[in-house]
Amino acid sequence: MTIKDIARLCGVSVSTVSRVINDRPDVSPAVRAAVLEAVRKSNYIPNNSARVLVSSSSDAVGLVVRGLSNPFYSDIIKVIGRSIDEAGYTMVMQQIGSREDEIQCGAVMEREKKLRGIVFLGGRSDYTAEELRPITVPFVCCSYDNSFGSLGADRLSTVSIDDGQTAYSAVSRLCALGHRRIAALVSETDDRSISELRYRGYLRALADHGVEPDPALVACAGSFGLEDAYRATRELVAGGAGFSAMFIIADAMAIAAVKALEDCGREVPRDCSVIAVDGLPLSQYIHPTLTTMCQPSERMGAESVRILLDMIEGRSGNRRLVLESELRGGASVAPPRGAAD
Amino acid sequence: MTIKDIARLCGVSVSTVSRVINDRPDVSPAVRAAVLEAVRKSNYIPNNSARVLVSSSSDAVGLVVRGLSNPFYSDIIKVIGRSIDEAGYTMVMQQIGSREDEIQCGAVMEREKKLRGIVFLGGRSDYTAEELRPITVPFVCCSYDNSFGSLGADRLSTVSIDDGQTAYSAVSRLCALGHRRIAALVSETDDRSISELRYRGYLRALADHGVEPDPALVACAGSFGLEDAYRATRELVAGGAGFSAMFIIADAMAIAAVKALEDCGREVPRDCSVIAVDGLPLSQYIHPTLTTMCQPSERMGAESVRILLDMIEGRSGNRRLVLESELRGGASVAPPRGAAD
DNA sequence: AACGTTACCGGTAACGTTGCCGGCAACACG
DNA sequence: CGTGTTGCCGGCAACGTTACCGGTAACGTT
Repeated sequence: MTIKDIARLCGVSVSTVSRVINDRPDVSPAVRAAVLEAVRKSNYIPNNSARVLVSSSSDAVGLVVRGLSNPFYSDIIKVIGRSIDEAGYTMVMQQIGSREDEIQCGAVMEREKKLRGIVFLGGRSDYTAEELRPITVPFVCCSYDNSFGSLGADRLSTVSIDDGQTAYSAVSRLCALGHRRIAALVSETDDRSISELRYRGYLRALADHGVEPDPALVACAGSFGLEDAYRATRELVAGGAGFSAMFIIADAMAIAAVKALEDCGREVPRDCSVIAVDGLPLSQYIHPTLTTMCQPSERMGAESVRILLDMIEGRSGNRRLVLESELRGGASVAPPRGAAD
Repeated sequence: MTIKDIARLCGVSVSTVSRVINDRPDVSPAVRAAVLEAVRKSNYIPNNSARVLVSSSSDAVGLVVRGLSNPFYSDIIKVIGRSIDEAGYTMVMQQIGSREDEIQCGAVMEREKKLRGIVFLGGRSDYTAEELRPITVPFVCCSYDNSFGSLGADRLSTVSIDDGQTAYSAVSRLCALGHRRIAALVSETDDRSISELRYRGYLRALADHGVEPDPALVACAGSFGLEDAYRATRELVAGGAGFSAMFIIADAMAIAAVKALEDCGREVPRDCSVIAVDGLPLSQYIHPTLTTMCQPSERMGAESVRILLDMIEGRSGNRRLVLESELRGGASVAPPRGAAD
């Protein structure tokens, strides 16, 4: 079934059929109806390749995700997929490992698959204009917070919470309860990662509450994985530097950390409070329920796609959107033992 | 940069360039090297749309996943994505809701995106030849167990554990410890769902151990979601029918169920043992660690793609692969209280 | 009455690639 | 020497669609 068959069926030219299909003017209502009817009952589907070939622009939108294993991304991907689909585009997902460069990956995909736009999920949080050069289509960085500066800002679109401020709020909460020895569990030491952003918020909160930061209280897991977080926490405890609370950059890591603490004989929150960032639905169902800073994951996904499509379809330029995070109280935080009430 | 430009650059015809690019014979080594060199340093990428148009077969493989929220699928999707990618194909993911039909969805995708093959993940476990008619490309059902019969079996490929047997093993384990009042938490009552398969395994185990099944002990959550599982479990407890153990068809549901039990004042495993199916990495990190039947998720994903590609590339016909599941002991199972040791 | 305007429609050249056919050497065989 | 056979290469049509140009009829406008 091709456009030519439909044309023959209706006794019109292929041009006219093309016009009808693409909702263009210059077609009489009668002919339009007839063509539409023929299309319907022969369930003809336009050949996308031919369209792309002649117009040299496809309906594909790329999703480059770093760290698919992070459960926080599941919800976002779900919403992104659905949004892209509803808008009539096709999602092409690509996952990359920790050692690959997302910009490079995006650039290759853009050319190979003729992408109209790209959503980058997870990973680094800032790029220079030079780094962005290989990307020529609109793109949006989801769950990024480019607060390091405005490098490449004239092309960058971001949707995220304020990672630094969110971490600051979490740690401040611990300080307000009287905690002074607050450990941090981070993932990488990469200079521009989300981990780093949240770590800086942690440091700032300590400073504002007059607490001297102690390098011995910072554990680096190397990834967002459960195993690494578990091991890093055990090492932290074994290190001997005392602490009464932990700030953890991700819920998943916090779940592993809680187990590590308990395996070391420390009960949460009696012996050690735990606060994290993400707000996974799951973290309300574990014991103890996790106190965590909730990210509006669904909104993040939806807004990312909205901004991207606005750019693709020329409705607007690049934008930066910072959404609110919100404390969800759980049972994993308490005042330090022996705190004077 | 088109194939014509490369041809001009090398002083050969487009046909020859096409032959080189597609690794076909009838090209002298000298010319081949020259073309390859020109391709390399002009970093030319063949126009996929033109290729697809003329050969009417793309490099796209569809992934139709039902219930993306199920964390068990995360790992599988990760492996599937990577495998498809490594084989030089492109993955196009589509998620469907509980009320949509995956076959219909696959059929539409197949035509719109010119798919070479489809991986169906999650959902129903059996189709008739008639239902399969709209699908004309090779496909494989991952995490399905078509044990209801061999409807459409001449076209069906499946990769899964033996769901019935796995559930049977889990429940038998509870019976062996002395449990007689064993509740079940399932998701849907759909006649051909995975939930149903596991439920039948549960019934069979009860029968083989001389335990009379009690309909009051079967809770239906309606989905794999945490909320539904939590609510269903609370209702089960509120129902008043006593039980000393629960069999739960998915780890994620079990996590919610454990919380529900504890919120009702029942400690796991002291007052109620819990055993589940899936083997999420996460379930080793919660308290109590979950006793569960592990599915080899990575292998399932990898084998699904392998079988699919074998069919696409004509190396073999449809196949059925049943992988072993394996009990992972946790702290959520114990003998019933007052059991005579 | 002549001319411009509008509404509608058809023909055709592209888009970049591959498949098929044919051609031209060089070589082997009888 | 004639007749295949093989290795290598170029020309050309086709894939299905859209953009562009041109054409016709009907309807105003001066």
